[in-house]
Amino acid sequence: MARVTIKTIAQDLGVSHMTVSRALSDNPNVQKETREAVHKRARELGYVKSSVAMVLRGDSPRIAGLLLPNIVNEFYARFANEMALACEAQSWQLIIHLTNDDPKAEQKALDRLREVQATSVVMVPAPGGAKEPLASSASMQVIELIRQSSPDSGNPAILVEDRSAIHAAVQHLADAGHRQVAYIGADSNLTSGQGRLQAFCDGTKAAGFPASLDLICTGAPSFDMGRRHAQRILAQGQATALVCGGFEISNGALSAIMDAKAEQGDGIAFVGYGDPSFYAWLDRGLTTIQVPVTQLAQRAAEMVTSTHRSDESKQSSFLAQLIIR
Amino acid sequence: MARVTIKTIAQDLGVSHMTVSRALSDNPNVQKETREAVHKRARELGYVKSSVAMVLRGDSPRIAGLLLPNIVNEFYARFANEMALACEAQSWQLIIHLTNDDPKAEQKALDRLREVQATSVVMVPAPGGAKEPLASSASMQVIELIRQSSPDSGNPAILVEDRSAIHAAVQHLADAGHRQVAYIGADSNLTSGQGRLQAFCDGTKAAGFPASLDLICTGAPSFDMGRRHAQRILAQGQATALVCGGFEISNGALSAIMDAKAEQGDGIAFVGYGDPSFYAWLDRGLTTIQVPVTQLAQRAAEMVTSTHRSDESKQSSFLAQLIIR
DNA sequence: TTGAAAGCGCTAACAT
DNA sequence: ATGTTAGCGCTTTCAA
Repeated sequence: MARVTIKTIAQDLGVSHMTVSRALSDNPNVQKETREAVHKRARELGYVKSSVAMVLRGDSPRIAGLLLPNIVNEFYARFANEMALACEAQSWQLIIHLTNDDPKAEQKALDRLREVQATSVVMVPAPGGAKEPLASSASMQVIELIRQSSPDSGNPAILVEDRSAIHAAVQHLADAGHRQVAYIGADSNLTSGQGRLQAFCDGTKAAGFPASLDLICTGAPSFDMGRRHAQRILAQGQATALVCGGFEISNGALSAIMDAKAEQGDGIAFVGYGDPSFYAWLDRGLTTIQVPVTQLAQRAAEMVTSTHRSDESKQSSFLAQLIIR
Repeated sequence: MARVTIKTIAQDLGVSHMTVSRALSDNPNVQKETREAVHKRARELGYVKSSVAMVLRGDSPRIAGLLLPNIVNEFYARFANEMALACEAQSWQLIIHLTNDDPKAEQKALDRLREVQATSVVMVPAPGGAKEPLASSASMQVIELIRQSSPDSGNPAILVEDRSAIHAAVQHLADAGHRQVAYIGADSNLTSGQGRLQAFCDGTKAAGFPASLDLICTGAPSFDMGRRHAQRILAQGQATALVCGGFEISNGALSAIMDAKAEQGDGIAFVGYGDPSFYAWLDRGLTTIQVPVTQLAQRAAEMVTSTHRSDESKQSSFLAQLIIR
C-alpha cells in the first residue's frame, strides 16, 4: 500500500495539499469543517507526517546516537535504559551502536549517524580511536562519556570523579589489614585510566605501603583483560586484595575469582567498579565503587535534547562513591 | 557549517551536480580525471550522502525498530546487544524504544518509528496492547518476539518453546522430594503466559501432585510482581520450591529470596527463568530455564535485514533448556 | 561525456 | 480562505 501523504488526503477531499497541510497543523486559516474533515480522513487513512520530508526541508531530526562498547554490562545497560527513557519523554529517538571498543566500528557508526543527520552523539570513545572524531562531524554535536578521546578534544564531556572513591577503597582495605593490594585498570591510553591509576597509587602511598609495580596491571579495558589479569594474580598468590578500575574489568576479574572460589573455597578481598544489582548478593555483598548512572544518563539526555548546543566544551563531572558491604 | 552536498562539490569544481552524482557512484560516463577530482574533494570536505534524500526518493531506510520492556534485564540486554551487532554487520541501524510493558508507550514508539519510515520492528508486545498493532502500520513489517499480542495477530513471530523445559523443571523438583511447588508467571492475557502455566500444571500432574491453586500466582509480568508474590509465598511458608515463568518475574522473585536469606538464612528451592551470568554464582549456582538468546537475536536480525518480507506470517520457535546447577 | 528537468513529502512565501 | 510555486538532496529520464 502506497504511503499516505497530504496529497492522498487532498485528492480524496478535493482540496489542495496546502489546505491539508494547514488543517493538520491547525492553522486558523481553514474552514472549521474542512479542518475537521481533513483530520478525520487522516485518522482513517492512518496518516503520519513524514519526518524524512521535514528533515530534508531543514528541520533537525530528533534523533541522537549512542555509542557504547556493549550493552550487556549492567552499567552501560542501565545508562542506555535511563537515557532512552529520558529521550523518549522528549520525543527523541535513540540510535544505539555498539563499538566493542573498536575504533573502526566506532568510525563506521559515526558515519552512519551522519547519514541520517543525527543531531548529536553520546559516545564512550574507544581507546585508540580518532583523536578528533572526524573534523567533518562538525555537523553533529559529540558528547564524550566517562572517558575522553584526548584531554583537549574540545568536546563536551560527561565524566566521573572517581578518584576519591578509589582512594577510599584502598584506605578501606588498609584498615582491614591488607598490605598487598593489586590493581587492574585501563592504561594511560585513556584519560580515565590515568586518573584511576593515579588515585590508586596515591591511596597506597597515603596508607603507607606504596604499590609494588608487579601488582599493578593495566591495558585496554575489557572483560577478558580483567579476567586474565585476575587469574594471574590469584595464581601468584601474592596479593590479598584486588581493586578494579573499570566496568568490564571488574566483571571479568570477578568471574575469575568466582571460578577460583568454586574450586578452592578461599578468596581475596575484592573492590569492584560499578554496581550491578547482583554485587549485593555475592558473598554477602561485594564492596564496590558505585557510579551515579542515573545522573549521568539524565545529563546526557538533557544535553542531547536541548537545542542550544553548548558552544563551550562544557565538562560535567559526577561523584562516584565507595559502597562498603 | 552548512551541510556538504553534491551541489557544494559541483560548484567547487565548476561542474553540474549530476556529474558529481555520477562520479560518486562510479558511473563509467565521467572523465577519469573528473571522477578522481570529485572523490578527492568529497573526502576533503567530509561529504556523506544524505540518506534522508534517498529515503524521500523512495529507498527504504536501513533502519529497524526494537521495542523492549526494558534493557536492564540481562536477557533483553543480551538480545539487544546481539541483534545490534548482527544489524551493524549488515549496515542496518537499530532504534531502540523501551515500553516498560505499557501499551501507550508502545503505541507512541510505533508512531515515531513510522515517522522515520522504519522498515520493520521487532517487538515484545505489551500486555493489553492493541490487538492489531494499528492497521495503518501496514507500512512496517511487525515481528513479534517471545509473546504474541494475540494468537492470530497474523504477524510473523519469534517464539520460545519452553514448555518442555518447565515440565522438566517440575520433574526435577519432584525428584528432589518437593511436593509443594509454587509458580509465578504471566497471566493468560499473554500467549506466553498461557503456555507456561499450562506446562507447569501438566508437570505437577505428571509428577503426581497437582498444583494447588493457592501456590499459583499470575498477573502482569514485572520485577515488582515477581518480588511481591515471592515475598508472600515465603511469608506463608507453605511452599518448599518455586518456579518462575518470566524474565522480570524471575529476577524480582530472586531479589525477595536473597533478602529473606540474608535475614533468616533458610531458603526455598528456586528455578529461574532466563540465565543472566550471575545465576551461576549465586548459592553455588541457580537452576534455571535458559532461553537461546543468540539464536533469537540472529533470527530477528535476519528477518529485519532481509528485504523479502515474509508474506506468510511465519513463526519460528526456539527451544529453551533446563540448566540444572 | 555532460547537463537540465522532474519528482519524492512538506511548508514558507506569494498569489488569488 | 484557498491555491500555486519553489526548494531541501538525490537519482532517473531525457536532451544535447
